[in-house]
Amino acid sequence: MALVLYNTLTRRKEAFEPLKPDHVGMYVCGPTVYDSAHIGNARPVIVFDVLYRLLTRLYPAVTYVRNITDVDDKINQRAKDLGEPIDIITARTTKMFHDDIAELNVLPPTIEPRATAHINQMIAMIETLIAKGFAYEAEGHVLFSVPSMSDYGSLSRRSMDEMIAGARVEVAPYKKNSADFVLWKPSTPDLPGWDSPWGRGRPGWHIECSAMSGQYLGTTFDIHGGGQDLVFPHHENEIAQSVCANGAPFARYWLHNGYLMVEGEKMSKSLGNFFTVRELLAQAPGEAIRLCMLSSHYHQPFDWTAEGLKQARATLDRLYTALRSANVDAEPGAAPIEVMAALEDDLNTPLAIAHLHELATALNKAESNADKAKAKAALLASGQVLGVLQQDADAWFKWQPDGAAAGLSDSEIEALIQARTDARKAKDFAESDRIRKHLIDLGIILEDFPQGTTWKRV
RNA sequence: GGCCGGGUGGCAGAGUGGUGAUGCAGCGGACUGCAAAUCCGCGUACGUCGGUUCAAUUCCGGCCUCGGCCUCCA
Repeated sequence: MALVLYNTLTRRKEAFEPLKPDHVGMYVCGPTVYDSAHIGNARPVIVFDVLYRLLTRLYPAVTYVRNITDVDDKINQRAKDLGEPIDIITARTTKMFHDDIAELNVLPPTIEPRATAHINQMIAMIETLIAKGFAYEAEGHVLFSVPSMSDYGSLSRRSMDEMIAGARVEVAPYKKNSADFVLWKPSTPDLPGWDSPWGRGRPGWHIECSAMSGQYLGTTFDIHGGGQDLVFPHHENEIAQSVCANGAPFARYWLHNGYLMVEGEKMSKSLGNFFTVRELLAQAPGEAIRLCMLSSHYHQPFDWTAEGLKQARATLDRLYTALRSANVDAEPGAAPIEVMAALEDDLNTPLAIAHLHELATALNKAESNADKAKAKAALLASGQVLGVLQQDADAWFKWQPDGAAAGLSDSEIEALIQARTDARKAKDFAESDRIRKHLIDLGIILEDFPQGTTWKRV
């Protein structure tokens, strides 16, 4: 089995062959740090985290770059609205982002470059583009000249005519062509700015990714990922900048995750159907949010629903139940072939999850300790590739939201269970059922096993 | 208008030119003091109309329908 990926460039699945057979390079567009991460931001972070985990199992070395965009007009606006310094906002939002996605079991990328630390590289790239005739200066701006690139639009499959016809905004007077886009723009004294050959200014939106991917992965690299909404204009423009500046191909495989909907409707602030990761973490464990996201194929639109989240929790309940019931030690080794095969087929996470269920059934049916250990190891290893099932099962079942209107403490629950066990031994089933009913009313479900009684919060 | 994706059983959601997805829900059974969990069994699913084929949910075409993008957006 070999890795196959759907490449937006060719609109088909292709066998993945890295430039260097022993070292894969991947770049994924990270967040603009002006506001809390929402589930739409979380999807690519989770999806490409799975791809990263998969790649590290298939290749000796993987460099995964995910940037932080900390210079942007949305950030400037936020600073103005809040009356706070920009660096305070970006530092705080970055910290929140890291905290949130850690709850989602997302591994840190190899390198997480910040845009503001790479202004010099951006300026150098812009100078090259001007020198090569792909960009021009106008009224303190530097613009990329779209007509100067013959095959502009190849990723999003748009022609120049379409883009001109489709222009919805007023074209800035300094643009030679309405499709031209900004590489550098002037800053007023109240805005962040850096000295440049074109005066004090700040970079346009797209140039940072070209500059940083080039620095850390080289001019031509393997995989570039992001949300489908970035295909045009962001990724199209990244390609234009990098290809024209470097005179070399840019990313070889382009991967895009589908859009996120909420309860069947497009997620948007005006509809109010907008969840931040933090809000969801108050409702469900991060692991359930993660599994929920992975329960449909990354390329499909994903409909986020309360029911879906509930099902993801139920799935993890089932899997952790199997792990908890198997009283054997097991060290996860390599993930089973069928799970790897599913993931290697363009990251078919729903199929991989189906295999998780089959592994759990096998574990539940295993009788000898050897069989149990084997099945448990397979399930744990599979969970590892997907980034789930890595915590202690008891911890999973005891989860409750932070600052939950504190119900019974763990020790109070265990005391009641002991009382019930004593009643059962005395055949006082009226009393034991009364205790069980009492706990159910408090959201605690008991399960009796030969080895003893376990409990879980619902 | 241009360009993209979709329409699978009650629900979610893979996949395939010809027997099984998987899970949840439901029904029956085993187990249990009773439950829960677990195991076993149970479902005339592939928008529509045509075409190709020995055979189509799967390939091709028309139609209906849903959603997205077209320089704010993961």
